[in-house]
Amino acid sequence: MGRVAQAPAEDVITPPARTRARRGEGERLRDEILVAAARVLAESGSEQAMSIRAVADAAGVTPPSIYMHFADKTDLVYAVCERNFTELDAYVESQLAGVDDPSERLALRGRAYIGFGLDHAEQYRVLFMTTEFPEHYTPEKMSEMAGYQHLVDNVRECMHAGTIATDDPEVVSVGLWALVHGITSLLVSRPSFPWPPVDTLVDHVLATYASGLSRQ
Amino acid sequence: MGRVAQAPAEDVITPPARTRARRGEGERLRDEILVAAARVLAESGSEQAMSIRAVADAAGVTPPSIYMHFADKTDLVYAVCERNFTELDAYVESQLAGVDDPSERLALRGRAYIGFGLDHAEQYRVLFMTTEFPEHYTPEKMSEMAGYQHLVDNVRECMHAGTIATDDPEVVSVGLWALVHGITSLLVSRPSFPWPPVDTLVDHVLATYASGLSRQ
DNA sequence: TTGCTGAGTTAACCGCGTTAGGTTATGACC
DNA sequence: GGTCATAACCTAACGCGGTTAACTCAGCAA
Repeated sequence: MGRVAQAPAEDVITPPARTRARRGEGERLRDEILVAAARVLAESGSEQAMSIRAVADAAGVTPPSIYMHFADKTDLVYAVCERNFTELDAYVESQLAGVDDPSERLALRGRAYIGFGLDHAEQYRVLFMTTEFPEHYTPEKMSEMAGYQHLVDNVRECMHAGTIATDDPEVVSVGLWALVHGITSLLVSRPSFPWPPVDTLVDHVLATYASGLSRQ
Repeated sequence: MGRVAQAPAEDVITPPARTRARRGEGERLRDEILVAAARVLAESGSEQAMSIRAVADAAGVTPPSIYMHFADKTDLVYAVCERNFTELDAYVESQLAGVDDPSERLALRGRAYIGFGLDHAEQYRVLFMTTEFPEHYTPEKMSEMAGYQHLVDNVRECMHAGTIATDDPEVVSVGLWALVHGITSLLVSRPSFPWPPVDTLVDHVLATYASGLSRQ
């Protein structure tokens, strides 16, 4: 690396900008990495392009430092996606505010789920359309993130109200989940396919399924 | 990897075994690569593990040779998956043999689609649950592979028979596709989730949806 | 026999995830 | 105020991955 004469302030050198954390504040870096990783993921739009090295750069840190807080890349990717997806359930619930009719709530729930998924496409892909995932990403965590329990509760309300005739809330809930996931998933993975307008599709599918559920 | 004393003929060296193709027979290698790649994919079970180098080894060839027939890795992966998936449509149709009732055919179609997807999980993932795909993998190709046109025809039959009340075959077909894809996709990506028994789930979902379709 | 070209190979580039082992600054303790 | 353990990093490297440039070599036409 020949050193050349140069204007002094030039590449001297974007010094990490980051100041080393004080004792006991090591966790600070974890957050900074997560923020940086989220930015890289959003900008690149692909899990692959979100490389450890790119994230390290964005965080003003060297690659090995990342391994102080994340076991491996999968772990980091999932941490980022989970972080953004803590909002999913909350967002869905927020869309139901003021609506009391269980069936109406169910429909709104589906629409909100799909909307959120499309708005966070790559994260949705990582969380729900991928095969390799870290050990700590358990089925419980997955269903919790998807707001599965709230869905089951809603289904039960519909059963009591008589708008769902089947008597197995689990099967009904999984079926509903599969339905909205199917739409979200297809749209996420093949955005260029000539799908019908999303709203039309969603309305039709949800209405059809609801109608089917209402009568055994 | 310590080398152990062994019978001489062991690693000497499985010489390529392959004889160079004659002039004009270059295409031969393409097939051999596809076969080898399919084997590697089946054995490793993951697109990632199916590396160019592993495929080249399995084909008795050096890595660069692969680029004579495939633009890049994505291209190869898709070629392998498409090859195996030429059977999808044919398989689904074969499951309908002897069944005339359109509604019954529709249900069988769904079951067959899901079954095939689960039997070729990683390929299904690549073809329908991935974001990066080669240019030549057009929407037309995708829908053709999924037997979409046959589905639309089937839906039309149901409309004429009066078992589907909606009048837009495209929307209905896409909805049905999303439904079966949703089930397949969830099962493929999260096989360890405590899903209800597949048959129960599929039967319930298809019956429910069919019932919904039958009445506007 | 020459020369062209198709069918491969060798060697290398660069980026990636990951690890072993070094460095530096902080702060508790004497 | 000096010592020193250790938390919080960094440097250097490994091995693997996709990919490419450039070479070799066999087959064939003239």
